[in-house]
Amino acid sequence: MTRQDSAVTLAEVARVSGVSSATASRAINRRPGVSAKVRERVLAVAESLGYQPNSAARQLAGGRSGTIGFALPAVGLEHDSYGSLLVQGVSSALKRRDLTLMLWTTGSSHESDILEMANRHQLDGMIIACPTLTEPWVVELLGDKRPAVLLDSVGTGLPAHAICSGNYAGAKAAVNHLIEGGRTRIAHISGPINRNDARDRRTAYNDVCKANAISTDGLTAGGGYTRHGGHHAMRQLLPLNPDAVFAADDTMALGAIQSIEEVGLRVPEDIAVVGFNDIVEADTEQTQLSSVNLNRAEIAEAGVALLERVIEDPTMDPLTIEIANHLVVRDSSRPKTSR
Amino acid sequence: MTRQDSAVTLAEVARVSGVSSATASRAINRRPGVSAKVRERVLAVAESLGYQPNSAARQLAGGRSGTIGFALPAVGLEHDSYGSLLVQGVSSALKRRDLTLMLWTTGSSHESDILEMANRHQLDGMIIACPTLTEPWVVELLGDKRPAVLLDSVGTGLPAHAICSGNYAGAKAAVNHLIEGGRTRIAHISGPINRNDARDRRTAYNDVCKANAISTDGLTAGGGYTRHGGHHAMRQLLPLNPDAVFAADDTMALGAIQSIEEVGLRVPEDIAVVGFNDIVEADTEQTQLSSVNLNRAEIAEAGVALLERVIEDPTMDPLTIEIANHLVVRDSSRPKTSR
DNA sequence: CCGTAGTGTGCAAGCGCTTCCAAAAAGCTA
DNA sequence: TAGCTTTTTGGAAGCGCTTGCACACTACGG
Repeated sequence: MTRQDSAVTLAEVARVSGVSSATASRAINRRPGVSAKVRERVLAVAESLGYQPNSAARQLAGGRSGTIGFALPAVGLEHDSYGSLLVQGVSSALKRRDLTLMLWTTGSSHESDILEMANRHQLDGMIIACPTLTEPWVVELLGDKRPAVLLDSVGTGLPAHAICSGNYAGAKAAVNHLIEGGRTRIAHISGPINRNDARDRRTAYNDVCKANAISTDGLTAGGGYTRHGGHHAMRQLLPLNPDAVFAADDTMALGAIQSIEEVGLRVPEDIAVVGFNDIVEADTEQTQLSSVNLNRAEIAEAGVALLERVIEDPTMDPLTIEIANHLVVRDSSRPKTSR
Repeated sequence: MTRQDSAVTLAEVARVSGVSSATASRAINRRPGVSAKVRERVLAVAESLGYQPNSAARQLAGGRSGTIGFALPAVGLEHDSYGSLLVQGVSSALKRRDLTLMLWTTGSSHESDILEMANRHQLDGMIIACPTLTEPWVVELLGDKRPAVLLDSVGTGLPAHAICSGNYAGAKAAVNHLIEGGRTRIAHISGPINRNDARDRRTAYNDVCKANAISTDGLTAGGGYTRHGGHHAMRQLLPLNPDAVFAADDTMALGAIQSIEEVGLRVPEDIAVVGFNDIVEADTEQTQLSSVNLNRAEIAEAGVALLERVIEDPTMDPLTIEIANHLVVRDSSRPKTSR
């Protein structure tokens, strides 16, 4: 409760410890060249004095800011949980590393400010989540010398470090699962097609169907990643008599299920449904929706970890890491034959 | 594309402009004591050189960081759009003022780090969104001398600056509207009752009913702010024959509607429904849900504006600003008599 | 034409920290 | 124990900016 005036400086700690501030600095930053005994003492003093390094001074002198920027489209925060979980994941991944998060939402025009800000604050690195295809500001940001990692934005064609969430692989698994369940007429409800994830999932759907000689003609409808979009898309698809649907997103899948049941058909007996994202609502008493579980927390963690490596060695060759996801099979995609 | 090395310093600008760095600093910060002519010249030079003030140096010398912290429970980011819209709003409100956002999600244990961080980074102020009742870290943060504004967290009982979103007033309007529509047996589906907003809405419901001599006995059920929670709650309430439901949240309201329709009743003919938040899905072809529109963007903007005032004058008396919201009447609460 | 306000400007002292460099201490080997 | 290397420490120079203070200059009224 007693809050010291935060005015405890390194010099203070050094004085009390009976060493120079140079030594104190080294001790506190756990740099080599300090005897263990002295280090212990300094650390103890710092602790007892409630010393808080002044990050501005540290940055000014040292060059690194201990802060990383996170650019995220504002839309991502409106949409169900796309960005939210990412923000949360990145936030805690950074906290764990004692780094600080500076957040910018993009989409409200002037994103070039971001680069300006990154310079102003000498950010150690940037994490960029841009689900839509290559935007000018992303290109600009990547062109900058500042270490950067793309999250879930593969397909930019740029030589950048990236974490991708296996949209293609996950969708492939989902569709394969439907086929293995004996389904032969598989429809797809796709997301906004200017988004990388939506695009990848659709591509996977097409590829798998083609590989299995299953027609996809006219069996795709857009659902815009919303429940009602899914509902509407399904209504369009129903006349084509699909026996399965792969929705690019759980929200749409739930809408689709509603649509299916409204016309008196049953899930999964008549139509099997698989979604994507494995949101909370996918697993409830009323609905048991099969879905591809995407671990956003893990993606965020991997992104931060990768960024750390890039900061360490900025000359590193562009690296793309794919985070494995897994299909969670629930009742909505029970095989046709079984039971 | 040509990115200068960001190494343009104030001294550089001063040299080129033919003035001292003191004058350059004053000119750039638009401080008094610089002739208009010189100021113009300096600004022009700064512009042409692409000068970016180094925020660390500025902070170290000047004291203020130009950065404000935003503490937000991680749960808020999972839940539909509670925190997301707030983050977005705060983010752009700050951007507009050329301030920077430092974000911390809380809930992942050690929140006392926040205070530590606030000191480390010498944040100019804090915005705190904590929908649950007084948490220790919030109290600690408010006890600190740093300017702080509470968002949507009224009820802490602490003498703090706060923006509140009129949960009580909005809920009151909603219930009154139902009564005016001729409803006499009004149920309530409440949110997590450890949350301020949920609590306020429930209180308003009780108060209005009491004021109108309408019974509330057993007519309240918790829905946890989820669709299925709402569905489940409604199922419990149906045997009590309500002719209206006020749900503390649209998501729950949608679940409730589903529940109502499942047993063959109709909205609004048999049961009128009003939600809260006015989420996107409230207004679609299939569902026309009456709801209380809560302008998160405005709340965020007001919060930042208030914080700015507090930063200006830290001795200011605790001020609570209520952001007005309004009931959006749609089909789901059409009066009993009409049509 | 001089004294006195004012107004613009520059000097220089930091802000709190890191780090280069040199000096001191300690640990070796012969 | 001398002579060398290695480890530990301190001195001090900044990092880029703001700001208190002194100084120069202009503009007055007397």
